[in-house]
Amino acid sequence: MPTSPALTDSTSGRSIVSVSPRVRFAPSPTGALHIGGARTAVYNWAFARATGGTFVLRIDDTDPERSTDENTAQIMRSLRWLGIEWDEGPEVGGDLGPYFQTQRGAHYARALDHMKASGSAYPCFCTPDELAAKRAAARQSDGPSGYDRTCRRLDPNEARARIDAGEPHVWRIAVPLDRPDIVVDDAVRGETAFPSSAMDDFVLARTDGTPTYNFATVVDDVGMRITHVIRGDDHLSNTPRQILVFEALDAPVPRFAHLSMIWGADGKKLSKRHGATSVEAFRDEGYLPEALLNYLALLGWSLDGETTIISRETLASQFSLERISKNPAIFDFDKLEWMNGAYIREMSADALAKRMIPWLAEAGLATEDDFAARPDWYQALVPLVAERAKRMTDIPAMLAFLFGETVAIEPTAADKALATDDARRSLQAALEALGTITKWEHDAIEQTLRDLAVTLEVKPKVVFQAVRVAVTGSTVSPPLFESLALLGKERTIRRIEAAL
RNA sequence: GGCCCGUUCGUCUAGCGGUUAGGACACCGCCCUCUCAAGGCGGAGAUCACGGGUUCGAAUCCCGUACGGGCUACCA
Repeated sequence: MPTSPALTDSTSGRSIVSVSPRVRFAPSPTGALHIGGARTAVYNWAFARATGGTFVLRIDDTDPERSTDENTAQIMRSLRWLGIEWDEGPEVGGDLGPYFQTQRGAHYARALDHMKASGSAYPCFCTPDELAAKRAAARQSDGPSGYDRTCRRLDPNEARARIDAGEPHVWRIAVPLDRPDIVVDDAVRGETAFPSSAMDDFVLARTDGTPTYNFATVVDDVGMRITHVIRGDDHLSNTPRQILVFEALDAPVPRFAHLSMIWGADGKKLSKRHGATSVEAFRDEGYLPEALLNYLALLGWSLDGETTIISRETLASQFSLERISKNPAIFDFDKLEWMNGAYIREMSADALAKRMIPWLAEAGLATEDDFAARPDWYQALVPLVAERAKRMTDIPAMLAFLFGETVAIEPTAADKALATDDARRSLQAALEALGTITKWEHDAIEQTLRDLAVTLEVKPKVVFQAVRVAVTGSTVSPPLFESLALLGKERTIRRIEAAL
């Protein structure tokens, strides 16, 4: 039997000596890490960091049908992308492993032996068909449904004989008959009581010997000395069952914190219909990990009710269970996008330049080699997009006109800004005036074009828009003079010629 | 059916017996301005799900109701 390092009060089972918290994130590798799981991971991680505790990653891969190594790899990749590092778990090791449930069979067997010996587990020979019939019958009557404990009344000798004879059986927990309400001490919801009479003798070990979720998770939480279980709301109703297992194992019951679900805009469970749901999908759509982390942290938790931009460091030092909210949250893509833009704006030119290269490369505009050859030019690009981009995926389109010799002019843009006489005069004059500039830089370009407008007696806007459309192909672009400076004199001139 | 949980602007939230119910996103207006943004200023938007209590006083405490959600598997 694994034991806890904490001294525990023999009556309450509560720790009476404070130990540093140990929390775990235990995803099932049956799919990609989605937004709900990621938020659970963030909270566990932040809590561990803020309390000086330990964050354990455990892979709950007991479902052989749906669990895959690729999913496990993707989950770990997603966590690391978010900047969430685990202190114990796959690839980093730890003293209380293994950290895959499929490798912990010996632990489950030992725990089950302990329960058999103490009489808190008993074999059940009822067949699936019989159980289905019992369930159907129970549903007709009013009382609580659940297993009717037929095999619990079996004579122990008979049970042993049937096991020896090789009869298929599962092992069920023997729920104490006279137990008072099971009270879940939840950091988010307070104390909630469940009548123990509503707990049926659920299965601990299947016919094939493998543990069920409610059993395995408790054995592991005990074995890994987990002090705080922070997980989704959907587990709240299972918690009293698990508490029964903790007690049967003579182990201290951890503190719980159940997080409400995350919904889509229609109040339904978040699904692909609502857009991206996996962490990698958000990554691919141009969201920054620090922005997603911040947004996720705020989806059900608040620092002070005022602050919205919260750094990783602040989160890791200020996070607390007390400030988790009880209500389900609807995922607001608009707010995430705003937040992502805020992070893009805050980034240093050097950092953003480096980070936008892969996106430019993917769009076929830039290459790592080109970046290495002229980093200054790329850094100068940053101010053009930093204030405008909401996601990294916005950037290539904003800068595309700076790459390549020519540019295709949008027909509607041409109609709007090039079709008038004033526009054509402006463009013609700009061509000549710009050609005379010897020092091709922002101020000179601006002065030249402004003077031009005065000379032609047209509004500066007319000149600017005409040049903008001729050079960038669109009525919407980054600031004009910076753009021309970065584009270079030759290409600017050629494009104006082409537009005339 | 049984057992649990939840309900404050459209959305995320603050609030933990006495507040003009605060902030953020989104929205609207003005300013700035070479377009688009960003930024600044301002606005609209919440009878705190509903009904009863308790209290001098309730968004805050208690009890119901309604509506959502979860669990009730040899799934996690």
